[in-house]
Amino acid sequence: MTDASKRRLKLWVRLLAVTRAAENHLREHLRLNHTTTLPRFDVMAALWRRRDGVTMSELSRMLLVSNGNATTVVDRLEADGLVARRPSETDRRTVYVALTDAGAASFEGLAAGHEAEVGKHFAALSDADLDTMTEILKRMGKA
Amino acid sequence: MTDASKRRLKLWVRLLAVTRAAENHLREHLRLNHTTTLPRFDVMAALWRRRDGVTMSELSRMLLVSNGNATTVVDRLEADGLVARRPSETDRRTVYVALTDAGAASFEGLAAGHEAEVGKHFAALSDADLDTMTEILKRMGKA
DNA sequence: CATGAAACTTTCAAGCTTGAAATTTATCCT
DNA sequence: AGGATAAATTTCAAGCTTGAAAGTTTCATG
Repeated sequence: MTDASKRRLKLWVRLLAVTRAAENHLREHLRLNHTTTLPRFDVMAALWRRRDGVTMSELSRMLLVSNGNATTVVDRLEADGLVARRPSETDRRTVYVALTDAGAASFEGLAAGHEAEVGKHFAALSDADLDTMTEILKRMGKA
Repeated sequence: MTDASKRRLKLWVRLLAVTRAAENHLREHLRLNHTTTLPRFDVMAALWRRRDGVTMSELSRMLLVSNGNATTVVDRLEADGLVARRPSETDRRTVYVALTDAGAASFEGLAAGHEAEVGKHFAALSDADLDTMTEILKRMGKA
């Protein structure tokens, strides 16, 4: 294997470690302070960005998870009254899902704390680091 | 919330997206070409780096997963003859786990392809990007 | 040395996740 | 129009993951 390939592998291992550590940190915060989980938060955050609702397929593409996964997380959130499904009027295959008022209120109660925890976890990064990372991640994202 | 906090949040969202995309890519490769999974690969990779074996606790710390998780993945790998547990001789609480010969052979068959897929996924990164990212991730890792 | 605190692993229930199969509906093409 | 093809969602089994609890063993310290 080439040296370049080995360096990419090392970078990947490090990237995974940083991401896992941050996820563990954020999961802990949600559990202790809000009695909820990361997957539930992720779904609610996606629906917060698209307040009019998204189809189940859009949702799973946004989160990069399988359709089946989106179904079950939405099932549980729906049972708790935080999101609601609504059938499309033009295409009877598709289903829209959106935050309920209760769901929006609940997310508002979560968002600031979550943002603060992210800030805390990545406090070591300077403004310049943020720019650099963002630029590089954009390029990675196209892969 | 401050602007700096918002920028960190955006960076985190992007970091998560890149990591998830790469994981999906690598999972797909392992599934189609090797009939195995990412968690199994991760455990085997950790044991490959520490050929003499590690304790269950060390393993879960290396992978940033819970003890219970390490136990069940190791259970399955052990059932397949790829890893073996060995009780410590000096501390009867601790258990060492290591790759078997079959496990080492199996990992050797996986490693090159995995490295190649990582290289492929992150092909857009220049050498300079690799240096920069690595340096920044190091700083992130300390959080 | 006794005994309480800490460390190591496993077990368990609940939730998460995937990938494949099944169902239903829409679209495309002669 | 009719029939294949494709798209959207759900269901299901299997595996993954967490966090708490339980069972051992070791350590500290009184």
